[in-house]
Amino acid sequence: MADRAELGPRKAAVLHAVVEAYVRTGEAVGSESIAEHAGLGVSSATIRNEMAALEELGYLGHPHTSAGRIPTDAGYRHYVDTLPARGRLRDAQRRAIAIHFEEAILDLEEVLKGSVLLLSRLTQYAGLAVPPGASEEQLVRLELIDMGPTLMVLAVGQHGRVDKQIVDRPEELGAPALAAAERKLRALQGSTYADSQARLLRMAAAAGSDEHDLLLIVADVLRVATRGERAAHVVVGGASNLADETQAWRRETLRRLFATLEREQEMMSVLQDVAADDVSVTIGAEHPTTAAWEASIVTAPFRSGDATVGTIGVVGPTRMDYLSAMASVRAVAERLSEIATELDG
Amino acid sequence: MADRAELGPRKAAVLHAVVEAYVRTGEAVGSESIAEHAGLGVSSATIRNEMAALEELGYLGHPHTSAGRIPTDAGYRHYVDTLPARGRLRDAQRRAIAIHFEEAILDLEEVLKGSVLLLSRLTQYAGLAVPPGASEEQLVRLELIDMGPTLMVLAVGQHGRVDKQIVDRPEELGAPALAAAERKLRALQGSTYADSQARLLRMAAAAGSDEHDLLLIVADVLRVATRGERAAHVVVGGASNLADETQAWRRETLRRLFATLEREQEMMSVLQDVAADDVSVTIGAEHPTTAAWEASIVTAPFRSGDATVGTIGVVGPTRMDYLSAMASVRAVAERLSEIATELDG
DNA sequence: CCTTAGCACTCTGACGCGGAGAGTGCCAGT
DNA sequence: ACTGGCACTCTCCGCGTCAGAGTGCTAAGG
Repeated sequence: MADRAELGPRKAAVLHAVVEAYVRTGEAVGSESIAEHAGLGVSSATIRNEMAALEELGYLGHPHTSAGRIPTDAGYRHYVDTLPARGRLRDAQRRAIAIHFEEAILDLEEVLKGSVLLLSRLTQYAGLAVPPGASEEQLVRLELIDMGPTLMVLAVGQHGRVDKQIVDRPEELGAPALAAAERKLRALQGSTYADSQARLLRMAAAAGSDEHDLLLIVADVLRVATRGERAAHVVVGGASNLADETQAWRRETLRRLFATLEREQEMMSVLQDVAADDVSVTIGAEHPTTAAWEASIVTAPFRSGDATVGTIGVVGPTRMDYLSAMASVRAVAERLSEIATELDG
Repeated sequence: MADRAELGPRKAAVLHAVVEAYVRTGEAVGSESIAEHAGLGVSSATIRNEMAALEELGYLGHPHTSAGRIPTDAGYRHYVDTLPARGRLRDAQRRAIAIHFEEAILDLEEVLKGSVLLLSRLTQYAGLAVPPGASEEQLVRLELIDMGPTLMVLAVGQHGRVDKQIVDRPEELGAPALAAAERKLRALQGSTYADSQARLLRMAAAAGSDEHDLLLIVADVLRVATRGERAAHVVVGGASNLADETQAWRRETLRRLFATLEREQEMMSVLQDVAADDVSVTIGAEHPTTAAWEASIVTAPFRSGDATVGTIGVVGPTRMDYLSAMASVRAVAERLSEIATELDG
């Protein structure tokens, strides 16, 4: 893999033109069309030489001897990394975003679901998001609810998250012990999930054996809410866009793609792998999971204040309109950051 | 559309054989293969005559002049309605079901998600379910939570359902008024969602104007939980099975199918339309929505005691192994009924 | 030394053709 | 009422052909 500094300006321009033409048409692009439309002022023969060099360097591929060129993953990567400008949204897109964020914001979870659908409509790919974990959120309720043979642990966060878990009732736990435990839990209301979890662990260590178990269970519910481990959910929306006729996926690839989107656990780990500070792009084989899909992921974190609280983005074919996808993802992530910051303020 | 009593026993047998062969192979089936394998003791010429008659009656179709026959929706319908016996599960399927329902049952919602996935694995189609509404469930908690500029209405049901909604705080509602309202709500704990809703409406009529609005909002949360209207969620699992290579769907049909599966609202109404007492089958154009998919739905209700509380089933191509799908859906619905009844008892 | 015109070459995709195979529909005979 | 026989009709497959697109190379020119 050649260092991209090696690419002269004309080679870069040719690569750029090939990527854009291929993304637009979906067909292998020949030297003639580049010479005519890219405005480089050189003949197709020169373009051919450049293309051959770009192929040698691994940026372009050849379906067969006498077809045009197609970008490789490395080609897309170079294209994305050297994009001269941030993409601009079309007016209709800008308006759609504005309208979407106009309505009163009550529940971040709901906003996120809506935003994922918005992104899928804006880009015609599938939208996805990882909602915030709870660690720095304040608990406004922490309850143990007696459900007969079982108990429900219920935690409500400051910004509207509700986590519940139903657990087996520890042996011999009578109503008085339950009430006593619940009093202790009420004392945690107002502190953050992370703090509460730590305090619960300390309280458990100091408590009698039946209360001990119970407090550990509650701590575990908070742990799950914090890190989103077991109940880890990734919000997916507009996946049907991926089945669109214009996407070149083979049936089997499409099946795998859908299957993975259904497995939240796996999606979560993919999204964590690709996380970055700003808009980030993962192309085809750059990640083992996306390689199996022949797909790319564009994501951006959204923040509350300075802290990253979640991730939102899209999945689409490697032959993706990266400029527009990145612009859409960036715009939506920015609005989400505003909302998250406001809700936290 | 001919009344199916008109079909003689041999025509029925031929139709039966055609459906089974077509479901198995996916290819149009000719008279010869039926004559050989169906054991009717007549020649292919006779089968041909019967097939021509069945086509005339609308049960079979013809991709082109000299291809074999393919069942129409009406053909499948007759086949399903005259199935002589209930399908038997294969041992592996029986075992998978047994294992799945072995673990301790804590949360019906979780069980339902698991059951949908189980069904999708058993049948290789997509599983789907409508979870129980709450109307006859008892409220164990009904709370108003102060979240600063907003309020959260939180309802917890006897069997572990949790419904929340964040609403704008009515103007001028101070902490004392909130506490007063919450005391009233506590009085509802122990009665059913349906009763509580009715009582709330009466209380609202009697209350002062600021409390009035608040109580109506709470009543509405219960209404939504009861009927599952807005937050209506349909559990879908294993949708990726539908993208399997062996399914003959065109790309566009597949896209529509996925798109509808994402729209919970619409799925809900489809499932309500096809609801029945026992296992029910909706084939292709029998329902406008499934017609657009060229798909069939097999569902069965599950009950708590005598009352139907939810629905579970599968969606697959019209060329579906109905016998096996019906057996799987029936078996899972029965186990769910046991669990629901037990949780209610 | 870089660029370009020219040209031979290669590969795909569309088209048409013909034969094999599958299956039908119908008729006449039992 | 059933069946054997048969002509007929389609599809599917392999084949050869042809046009078109695009390449790679070479030799000439700035």
